[in-house]
Amino acid sequence: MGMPKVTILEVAKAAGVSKGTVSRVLNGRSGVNSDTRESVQAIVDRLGFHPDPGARRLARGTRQVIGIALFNDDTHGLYNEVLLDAIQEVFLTEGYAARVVETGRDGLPKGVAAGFILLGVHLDDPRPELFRRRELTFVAIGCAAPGSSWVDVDNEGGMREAVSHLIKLGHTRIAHLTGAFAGQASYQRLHAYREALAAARIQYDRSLVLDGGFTELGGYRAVRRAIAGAVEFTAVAAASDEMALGAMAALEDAGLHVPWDVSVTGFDDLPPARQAKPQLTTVRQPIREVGRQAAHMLLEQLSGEAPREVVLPVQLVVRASSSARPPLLPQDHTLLLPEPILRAELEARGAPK
Amino acid sequence: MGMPKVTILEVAKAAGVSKGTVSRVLNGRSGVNSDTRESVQAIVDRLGFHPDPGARRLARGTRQVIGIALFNDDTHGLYNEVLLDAIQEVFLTEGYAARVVETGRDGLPKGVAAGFILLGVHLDDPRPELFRRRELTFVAIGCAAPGSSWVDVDNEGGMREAVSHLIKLGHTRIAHLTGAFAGQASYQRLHAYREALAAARIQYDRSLVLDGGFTELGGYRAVRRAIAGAVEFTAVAAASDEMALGAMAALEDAGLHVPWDVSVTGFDDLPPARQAKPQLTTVRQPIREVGRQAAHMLLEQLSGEAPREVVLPVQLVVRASSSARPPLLPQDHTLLLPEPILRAELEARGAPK
DNA sequence: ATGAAAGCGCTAACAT
DNA sequence: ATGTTAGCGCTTTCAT
Repeated sequence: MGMPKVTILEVAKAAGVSKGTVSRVLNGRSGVNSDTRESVQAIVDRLGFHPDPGARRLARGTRQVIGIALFNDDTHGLYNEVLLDAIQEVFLTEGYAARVVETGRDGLPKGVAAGFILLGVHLDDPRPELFRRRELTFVAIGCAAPGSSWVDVDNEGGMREAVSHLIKLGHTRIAHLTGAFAGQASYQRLHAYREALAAARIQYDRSLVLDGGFTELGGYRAVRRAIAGAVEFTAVAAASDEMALGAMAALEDAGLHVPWDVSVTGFDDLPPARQAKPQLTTVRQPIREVGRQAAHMLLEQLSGEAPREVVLPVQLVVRASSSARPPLLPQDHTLLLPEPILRAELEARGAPK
Repeated sequence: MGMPKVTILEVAKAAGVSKGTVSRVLNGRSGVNSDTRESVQAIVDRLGFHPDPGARRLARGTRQVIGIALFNDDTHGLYNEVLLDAIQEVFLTEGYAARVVETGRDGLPKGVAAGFILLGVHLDDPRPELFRRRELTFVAIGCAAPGSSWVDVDNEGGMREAVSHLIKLGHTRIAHLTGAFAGQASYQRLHAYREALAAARIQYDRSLVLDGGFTELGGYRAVRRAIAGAVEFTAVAAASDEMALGAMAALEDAGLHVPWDVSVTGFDDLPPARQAKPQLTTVRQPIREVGRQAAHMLLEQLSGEAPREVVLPVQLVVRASSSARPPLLPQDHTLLLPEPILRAELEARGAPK
C-alpha cells in the first residue's frame, strides 16, 4: 500500500556513490564535484526520494520537541488555527514535534522543549521577559520583543489603507470595530484608524469606536447597539474579518444593505471573507507566512544564529462590501429613526430586496 | 540553555537497570517485575524524562506521515480545536507527523500517508466509502462507518438527559437549538430532544426547533428571531455550548434573565461553559478522549489489528444556567410583548438588575 | 572529492 | 524477568 519507502542507501547505490555523498548533496554541503552533485540530484528526483525528517533531526542531535505557547484562552479563532497549522507544517517537515504547551500559573511552560513560539503576546505580557531570564529560546508573534526574535505584520499600514479607502469613497462617519484589549494589534489598528482620519481632517469621534472583542458575535452586538443608540455612520472598519462579518449580519438584521447603505471592511482575509455575501473588502495578512517565518527563525536561533525581527507587509483587497457613500442617505438623520420605521423608510426609497 | 537532554540510558543507569527494561516500562509491555516497573517509573518522573518521539518511530520502523484529520470547511470552532489537539498529542508522542490534509474535489486526500482520521463525517458523506475502496486505513469520528473503525459519543443519551433535566424543573415550552445539517450529531440530538418530550407526554412543536448552525452568532440570531416572532418558551436546550452562549446573549439583550426567566443548557462542556455568567448547565463530552481513542485505533489498525467501534459516555453537568421554571412568567403572554415593553414589564415585576 | 564508520535515542529480537 | 545487541535513516567526523 503506497510506494515502498526509499532510503538514502538506495539512492546512493543507484547513483554509484556513498551515503555520505548523497547526504552532502541533500544538504547543499560543499565539497562535491558538480557532476556528481547533478547525477545524484537526478536520481533523487527520479526516485522521488524524501529524507526522513525524524531520522535527520536525530542524526543532527537536536532536541525534538518544540513548544508553542498560546496566550491564555485568548484565541482569535480561525486566525490562530491557520497560524498554528503553518507553524506545524515547518516543524514537521524538519523533524520536530511541535505542541501547544500549557503555561503554568507562573507563565512558564511545563515540560522541556528545544524552543518556543509565543502567540498572542500582550503589550505588558510577562512571558518574553520570563523566558529570557530562564534562557529559553523563543520567537514571539504579534508583538515586539526587544532583544529576541519576533515577527509581526504591518498593522498600522493595513488599517490606514482600509480607512483611507473608505474616505476616498466619500465616507466620513466611519465606525471602528476594535478587538479592545486583545493584544498589540488592536492598539496599532485603532491608532492607524485615528491617523487616517486625521490625515483627511476628519474629526475623531469616540462614540464611533466600538468594542467587538475579536469575535463575530461581539461585532454583531456592538454594531447592533450602535444602531439602537442612534450612532450615525455609513461605514465600518473592523479590526478583524470575524467582527466584520458579525457587523454585516447586524446591519442586515436591521434592514440595512451592505454596501448599499453601509460599507464594511475587515482585516485578515481569512476564507470566510471570500465566502461572505457580499464578499468582504479586507486587509490581507500573510498569516501562513508569519507562521513559517517564526518557525524558521526559531530553528535558526536553535542552531546558534542571532535573533532577528521581521515585519511582513499587508495589502488591501477591495471586494464588494465597500462602495461609494450612498448619495441617498446622507445628512438627514435616517439612522436615528427607530428600526422598523427605518426599514420602511428605506424600502420606500427603493432599496433593493 | 534549558536542562540537558535526558536519555533513556541515563534513566536506565539511575534506576540500575538496562535500557531494554526502561523501554518495556515506557511502552507498558508485559514482563517486568512490578517493583522494577514502579521504581523505573519513579525515576522517569523525577528526571522528567520524555522519550524522543522521532527516535521511537525510527526504531519501530514505521512510516512517518499520518495524513491526519480532514474535514469539509465545516469547523465546529473550539470543539474541533480541542479534538485536533488531542489527536496531535498522541501522534506526536508516538513519533508520527500528523497534518491536516486537504481533500481534493473528488474527496480524496492529495499526498500519501500511512492512515487517516476523518472528522465531521456527514450522514451521506462519500468519504468513508471512497477511502475504503482505495484501501486507505482510516478512523471516522462522529459518525458510524460500518466496516471501519469509528468513535462517537452518546449524543442521544446526553440530549435526553439535558431535556429531561429541564422537564423535571417544570419546563414544558423547551426550544431546541440545532446545528441543522452539520452532521450526524445534530440529527441524534434533535431526535433525543423529541424522545425526551414524548416520554414526558409533551407535544412536539416544530416552531420550537431553531437552527443555530453550530455557531455562537447563529444561536444568538435564532433566539432573537424566535423572541421577535413571539415564540413562547421558558427553556432552551442547545446542541452545542457555543450556540447556548449565543442564546444567553440574545436573551440578555432582550432583557430576559438566565436562568431567572429562561433556562439554558448546552452540549460539549468546553471551557467557555464554565467561564460564562451564569455558568452553563451542559452535557460534558470527553472530547480529548475521543481524539485519543481515534488516534490509537488508527495506530492499531496500521499494525494489523481489526477495526473497532467505540461509543463514549457523556454526562450532564448542572450549573447555574438552568433552574425551576419561574412561577412569575407563566401562562400569560409576556413573551409576546414587544421588546421594550417586555423589559419594562419585567422590571416592574422586580426582575433582578 | 569521496568512502567508511560511528553514532543520534530508541525498540525489538534474542539471550540468559 | 532482565540484559544484550542489532539496527531504524540519516549526518558527520575521520580517513583516504
